[in-house]
Amino acid sequence: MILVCELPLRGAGGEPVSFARTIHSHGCARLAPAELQDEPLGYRRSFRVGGRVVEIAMQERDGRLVAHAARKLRERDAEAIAKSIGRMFRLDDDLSPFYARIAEDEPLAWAAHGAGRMLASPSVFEDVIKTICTTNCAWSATIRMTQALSDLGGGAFPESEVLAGAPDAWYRDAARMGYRGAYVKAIARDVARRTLDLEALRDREILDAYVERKLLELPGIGPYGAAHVMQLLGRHRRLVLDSWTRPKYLRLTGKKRAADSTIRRAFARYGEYAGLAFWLYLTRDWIEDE
DNA sequence: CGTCCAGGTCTAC
DNA sequence: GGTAGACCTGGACGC
Repeated sequence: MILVCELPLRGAGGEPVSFARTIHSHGCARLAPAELQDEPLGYRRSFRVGGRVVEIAMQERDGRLVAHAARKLRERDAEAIAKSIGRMFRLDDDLSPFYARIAEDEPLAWAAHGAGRMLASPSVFEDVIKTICTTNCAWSATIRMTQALSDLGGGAFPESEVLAGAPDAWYRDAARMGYRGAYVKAIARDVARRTLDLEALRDREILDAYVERKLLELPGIGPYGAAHVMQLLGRHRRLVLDSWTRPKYLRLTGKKRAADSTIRRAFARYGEYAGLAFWLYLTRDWIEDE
């Protein structure tokens, strides 16, 4: 294996990043079994660089994230992959204010040293499309759709042009996306035409309200999808409320029922990190060590 | 077999 | 601004 890059596991505020406690459910791991499998030793995912698909293995070593490939890459491609990995682990995000906030917080203090990073996709486009593939269907369907997307892309997530050019029959018969197909194709078409720039939503100068509005304008993206994608953009205020998080919240709290507004109020004290606090609260049992 | 529903959204009132 | 009904798909049920 050839070393591709080595990144310090530190956030933008110098805070530690726990490789093991990175939340690999949203957006990537569970949504792309062929592209990224969670393994005891690390993550594995295919990237497209220079028109080719390269599988990269990511591991933690001495507090650093090391990425390896089967063969040597061009300098330019290795840099592109390093950039993508930085985006996946959100290393440009500063979670130190959040850690300071939860340091003395009984339910979340355990997360104050490196947990809470939400594994994202290399592109916002990919996160948006995959999020649509989680809506109103079972996980098995989501897995099927993302597997088909990966196949279409030759082993990595397809570029917008490819997705925009895929025939309706592919959406119907291969991906079996149902009514979601038209939404996905419309978004891919606009991105390919450059009339829609989803990657621009990474700009930290933009207000949450604007990002949310742009996401809600997308076909197939509603309150759940917008909240989900915003988490992956490092905008952690919104709670992801869906048919998985609601019952999980009830189970953990022992409540019989709770309106969305009640759940939001329960996490309002975390301010701009309310959504992240909610997600950590719900996924604590995913993290094996303490 | 029919019905329900899963990590929702859109449209029409 | 709030709320029914429809919507692709397919796996889990009940009958």
